[in-house]
Amino acid sequence: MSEQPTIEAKRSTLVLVAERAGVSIASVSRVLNGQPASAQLAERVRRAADELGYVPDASARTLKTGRTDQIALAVADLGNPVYVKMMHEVARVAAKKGYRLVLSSTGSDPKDQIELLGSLNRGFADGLLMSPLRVTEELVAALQGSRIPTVVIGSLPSEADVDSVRADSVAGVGLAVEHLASTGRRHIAFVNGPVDTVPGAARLEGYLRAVERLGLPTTADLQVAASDFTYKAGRKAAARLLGQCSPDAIVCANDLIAVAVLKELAARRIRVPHDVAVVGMDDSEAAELADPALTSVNLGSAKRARTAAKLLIRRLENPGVATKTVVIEPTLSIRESSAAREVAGE
Amino acid sequence: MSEQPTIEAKRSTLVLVAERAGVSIASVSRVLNGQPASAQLAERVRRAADELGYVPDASARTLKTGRTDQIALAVADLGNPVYVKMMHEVARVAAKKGYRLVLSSTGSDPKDQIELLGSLNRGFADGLLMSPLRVTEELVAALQGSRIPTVVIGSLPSEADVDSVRADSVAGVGLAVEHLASTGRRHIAFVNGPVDTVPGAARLEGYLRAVERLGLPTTADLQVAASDFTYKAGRKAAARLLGQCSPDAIVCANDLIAVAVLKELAARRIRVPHDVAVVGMDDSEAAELADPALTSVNLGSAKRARTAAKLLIRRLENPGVATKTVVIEPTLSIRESSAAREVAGE
DNA sequence: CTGTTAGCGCATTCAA
DNA sequence: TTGAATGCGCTAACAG
Repeated sequence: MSEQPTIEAKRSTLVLVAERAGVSIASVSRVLNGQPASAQLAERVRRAADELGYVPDASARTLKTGRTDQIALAVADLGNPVYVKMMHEVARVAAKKGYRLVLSSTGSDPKDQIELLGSLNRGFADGLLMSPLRVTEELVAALQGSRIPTVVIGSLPSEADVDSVRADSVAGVGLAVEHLASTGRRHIAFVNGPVDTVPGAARLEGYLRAVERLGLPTTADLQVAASDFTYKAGRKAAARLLGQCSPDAIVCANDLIAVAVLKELAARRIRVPHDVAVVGMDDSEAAELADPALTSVNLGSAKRARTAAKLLIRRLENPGVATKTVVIEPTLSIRESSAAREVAGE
Repeated sequence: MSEQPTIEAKRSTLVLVAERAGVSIASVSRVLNGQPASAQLAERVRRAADELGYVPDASARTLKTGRTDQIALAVADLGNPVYVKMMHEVARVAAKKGYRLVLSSTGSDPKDQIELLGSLNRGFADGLLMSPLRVTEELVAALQGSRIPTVVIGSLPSEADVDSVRADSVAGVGLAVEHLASTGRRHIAFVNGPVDTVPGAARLEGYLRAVERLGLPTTADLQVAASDFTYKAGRKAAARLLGQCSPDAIVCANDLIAVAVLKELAARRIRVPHDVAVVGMDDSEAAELADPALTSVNLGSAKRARTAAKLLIRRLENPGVATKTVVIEPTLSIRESSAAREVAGE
């Protein structure tokens, strides 16, 4: 009826194409996979395949070759724009290299990740990308022993023999603190996420190191930890912080928390950046959209994701290569929320 | 070494399990699929499988049964939080029903969708969920002729015989306009997205109908269309709008555009909601996080996604059922940005 | 209740 | 260069 291929009552197979072309199925397979064949035969095969609208069957090919052309991405928190961006980048790289992306949502519990690793043995994906919030010994062991190649986006114990790509978030928080100090802020508070997570621990370390290095006050009342890397948890933490101290700058463990801090400040009629400067982390779109626009530490999430995807594909194409750890250096995107006091004000 | 299953040098297969258990592979298959077997045999099989860390192979099973346990989701714009939320919901429903989610990013061009439909013939997924921005006759034809079940999230021509779930965005815009009118706004402007998209067209229609129904002015200078449903495009459109008229309320085609409008208003020192009320659509997290918090039309994106996923799974489990179109009714989430003038002010 | 066997659609080895 | 035949791991039909 349309200009579609002639016959397509049923999915066509190699056999049908072979019959129509009057050749063997082996020849069809070869031609369609670009292996040498006489021009004449190739032409016949291609025409037949075309006419039948032939499309090779993924599972049959997988069963035979062991390759699925799928890579799995395990993301703990789709509510966090950072992970969404990462997913986006991974999808792009994967598609370009001919892989489909299968999404495997897991909780933040390492058990989930380990279980996922096990289910991967079903062979529904050739490789796995994951970004665990919490890392236990068991998880590292499972990662090392995994039959399917895995690349971790995030920090791992240095002895772990696993491909990984991580941000230097200690340095990242350092950038933020130094920036604030250099624009005259002295009482720099820190709203962290959960300290029992890998990023939470690293960011706290970065904060403490930087504040100490610069000789700034580092009392306990300047520090709070949100129960989660979310807006909601951030809002509560912000309220707690502002109830117990009066900082002139606040560094936040991510942009969602920073936006929450902005909101809480606005609710208390504390002006940003005039009274308090605020810096977020991740440099997500939320930072740009915030009012005032949020200065944020760019931890290279997009680049990390792309790098990790490429690392994984590299290993898939070349299983023998030595494991590799890539560290992405942070940069600072300066916006209104941390403008120096002198130029601020209403 | 660890408490892992004993032997796992290689992926184990039915044959290995059968040997170890001293039974036939058919029995192993049956036991593992919960079919009747003597308690004793079942026990032997299960132990052997356990000891070998047996996991059934997905592609082999697929080749045999024709089921992949995967559903594909085609999303045009991962930059839009609405689609992210939908993905999230779909992932949840799919996982609960035992399906994996494979992400198939496409452009907004219907050709992409049609091509995707074709590639689905590879059999890498049992069904498809898609949310096309633009719908052509060709796409509808491809949808109808598709060999794999597809559910559309969005509007389709009424004669299309395809499962779909859509929002009543005409009514949705109506809610927004009525709300604004009822709080005393008279010059209600509209910042749309591209009019050549399905949602763009529907939202414009909703705006025009509502404004007319209420006897409000509906001059051309009160209407602009952003080139895209993005913040950036929204910002430009907002600037254009405010250059050509002075509304006391602005309805926006989505939250990203609404946030852009808020920003543009702030830049011009126009107060919200005192001078101008703003309403967005989608009721995404961005609406809550905006400053002031954004009144937004909830088009039920989460519910649409869940419903669509369930519809698809229903069809997968029961291919014969008649196609169905579900319409989700909109609601309004009222926040600061549209507070009545009397209570507003500084 | 259990075992034997035949393919699912394909890539690939071995012969010709 | 091409064709015939094998088997990837599994489920299901059939036999016993």
